[in-house]
Amino acid sequence: MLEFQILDVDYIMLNDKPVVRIFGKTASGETVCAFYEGYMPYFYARGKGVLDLLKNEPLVVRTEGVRRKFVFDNDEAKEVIKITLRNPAKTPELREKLRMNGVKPYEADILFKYRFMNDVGLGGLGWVGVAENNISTNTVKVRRVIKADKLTSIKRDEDALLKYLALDIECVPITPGAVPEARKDPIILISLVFNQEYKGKKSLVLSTRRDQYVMGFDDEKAMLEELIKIINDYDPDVITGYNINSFDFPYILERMKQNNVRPVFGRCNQKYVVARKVGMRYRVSITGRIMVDSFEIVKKDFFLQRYGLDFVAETLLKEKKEDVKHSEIEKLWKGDQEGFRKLISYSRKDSVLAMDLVLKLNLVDKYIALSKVSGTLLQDTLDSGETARIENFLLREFDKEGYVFPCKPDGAEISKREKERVVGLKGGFVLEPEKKLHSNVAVLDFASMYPSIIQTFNICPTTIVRNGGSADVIKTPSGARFLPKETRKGIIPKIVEELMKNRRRTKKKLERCTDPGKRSALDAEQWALKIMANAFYGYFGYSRARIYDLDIANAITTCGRETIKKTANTIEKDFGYRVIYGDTDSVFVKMPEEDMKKIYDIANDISTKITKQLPGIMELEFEKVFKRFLPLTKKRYVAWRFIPVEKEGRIEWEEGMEMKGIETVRRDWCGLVSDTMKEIIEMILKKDDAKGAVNYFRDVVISLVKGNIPIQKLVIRKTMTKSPGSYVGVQPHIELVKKLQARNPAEAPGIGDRIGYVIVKGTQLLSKRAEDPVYIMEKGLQIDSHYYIENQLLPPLERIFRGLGVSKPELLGNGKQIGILDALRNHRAPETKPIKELSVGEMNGFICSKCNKFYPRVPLIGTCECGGNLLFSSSQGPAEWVVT
DNA sequence: ATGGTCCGGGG
DNA sequence: GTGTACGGACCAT
Repeated sequence: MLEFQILDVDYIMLNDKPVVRIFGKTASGETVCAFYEGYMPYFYARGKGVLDLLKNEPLVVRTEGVRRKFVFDNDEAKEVIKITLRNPAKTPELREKLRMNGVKPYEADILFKYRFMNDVGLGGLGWVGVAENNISTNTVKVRRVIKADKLTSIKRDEDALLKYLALDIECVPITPGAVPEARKDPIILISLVFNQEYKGKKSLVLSTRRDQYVMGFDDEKAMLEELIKIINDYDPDVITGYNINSFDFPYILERMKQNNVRPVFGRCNQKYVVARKVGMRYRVSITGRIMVDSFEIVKKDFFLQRYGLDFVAETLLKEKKEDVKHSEIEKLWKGDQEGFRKLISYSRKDSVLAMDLVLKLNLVDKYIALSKVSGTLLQDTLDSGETARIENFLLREFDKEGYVFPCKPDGAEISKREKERVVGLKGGFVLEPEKKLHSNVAVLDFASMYPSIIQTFNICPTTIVRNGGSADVIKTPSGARFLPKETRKGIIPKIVEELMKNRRRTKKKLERCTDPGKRSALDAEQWALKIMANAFYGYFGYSRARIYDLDIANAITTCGRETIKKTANTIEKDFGYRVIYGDTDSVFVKMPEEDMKKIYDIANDISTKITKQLPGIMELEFEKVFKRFLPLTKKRYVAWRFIPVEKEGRIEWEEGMEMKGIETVRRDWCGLVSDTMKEIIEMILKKDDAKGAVNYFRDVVISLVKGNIPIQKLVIRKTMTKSPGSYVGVQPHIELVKKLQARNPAEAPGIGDRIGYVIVKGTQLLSKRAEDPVYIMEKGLQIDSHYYIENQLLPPLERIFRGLGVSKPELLGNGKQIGILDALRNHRAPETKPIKELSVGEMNGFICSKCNKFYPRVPLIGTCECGGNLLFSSSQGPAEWVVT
């Protein structure tokens, strides 16, 4: 018996019959492909004259009457026709023909590979056992090809060791200065990085220019052919890169087409690698391998200001990227050897970073876990959303219970649902918060509220009672009624229960596990189980769902609304505490105590007692304490948070800041805004010093007006996506590029470059006053402090201060006394001082400009105790700013 | 408020 | 491949 883990599944037609192929890897790292013959595509149909319609249909192998249940049909099995056909690809044709004739098809849009996997009991990244019946074929590129008569699903937790390849290309336009187009502009450089050494190498760079550091080629065609050879030879399971799905691979494939190179580098020798355009993006599929785009995952899993590789590598990996602007590539390529070598190392580094992102941050772990829970193939888990996972999962469960699964809704149905949803779907209950700064707030919340509700009230499309008055039903507050589980347990509640049970088990395992690699996988697993359990509620209210039902979606949310209202009420009436805020599944309770231990006891007492009164498995838990809590509006607040963690029987508190619905980082804000916001929020919350926060804000304003803020903190970045001439409106970064072109055409930014600009003082239109930071320093220009105050700092900060009851005039010191802005109006900012450059390495702390007190780190208040501004300090004394 | 358009990442 | 699948910010009616 040979056991392997499933990486990919597809099928081919052989002698007019489908053959399913399961690609995978053994624990020892051997590649395997199992061929399975004799499995035929089928679906179901119900309606008048089905059999007559199919009588002389050549696509059909056979029809048979079977008894199946229907999702909203109260468990009553009815006759339905099971249609088996010859070719999976012909299913849509037959399906539409039936629809035209008023026949309703079921399960007629399930991908053949998933139909097969679900019937046989296999799933993405699951393990499978086959008898070692080796055959020989040159159609697939794997170590062992097996003809499988029987496939046995095996329960096994570990993962086969995967081989990774990271890739990055560089290309240069034929027309100088243009943006490269795959149709005509060649690839000049390809860098490859291997996680397992390839011919003794960790990386490799191919190029059509010769150099001792690259593998050189006479032309692009020869280079592309070698690329294919290397991929096939190294044989990676995963191919990664930064934005490879939307850039590198579509580009490579187009170049191969132009050069008449056949793109065959998957594990099937007959199938070309293709990039399908889907919406504005591309999706690349390579048989037997998995494409992992580290850019797409980082964008989904991390919230960052920007997603350029340079920024991402620096924030996530603390690694620097080679500094080469897009518009420079052409010059380096055509220039001297030194420049070319810079290009080589730039490209190599990009691949290294793409690989590091995936491996050091365990980017794939979550998706592996989701695949295992839902059964979807890893590639599909990476490419598609929640719906695909849920539906694949549900199809299996409903099939097992003897139900037929509905087809996807058509366009008309979707838009009908979208309209009714707007008015018909109720969300969670949100209490209007008392808008002021609160202290000592205990946050209690319901553990997995919606999954608990589904189980408690047995909410399911298979248990909903629509009409007729069975006396024995569960009534939910929305009016929807469900059979009690004693009568019949619903499929969804059963699934949710199973998922939650598994999650508890996994969390226990995680507690005991010390191996860091396994911990990461276990943590991903418990996360995936939670995600899946929580996804059902949203699914029934999603307009593209196969099982869509607003009554069910509303039954769930209404139960939640009632529960939270009742809970808040009980806490106020029976326990005598004030509930100052609540949202969907949480209540925020004002504590009459300062002492954390006492708060802990009170909050736990409340939650235990309320849990006892709650129906079913609903459970209220004490989650955390907000030492300070500042609500701005519904769903938006900042808080200083303490989470209790039990350690050896003692309670320790994990301290941190929490912000909900507050943008602290935004692409079009400069660094000063996020810095100031962070500082001010901390002063308000941690020091309870609203006055100090106002003063701090005023200090920033004054520094700004005096020209004391480092220019780097004022830089706003935007990308030039097309030539400056083709912009219709005036935009700051484009106006700056025009100026830079006039000053020095050779050094000016090109299309695709990110342009950092600062707004300077002047009478012209705002956009015309965008200036290059370096130029500002050289010429000693004055920045437009008014712009930075009104358009950058004030909009977000005013919202926060309003929460404290501080109005904008008060903030700026207008009012009785003379406002700071008025006082400064005639103050001429000094010319920017000459720069003293300082590298991070030389910097050893901060020093007060007034009293010379030294600080290794910036104190919380942001200024010296004496109120003086802090400067960077080095062994050579204080410096204006740090150049990194 | 609601709806269409632009843009991101990559070179 | 029995599939159609951004999403947020910004601007204009």
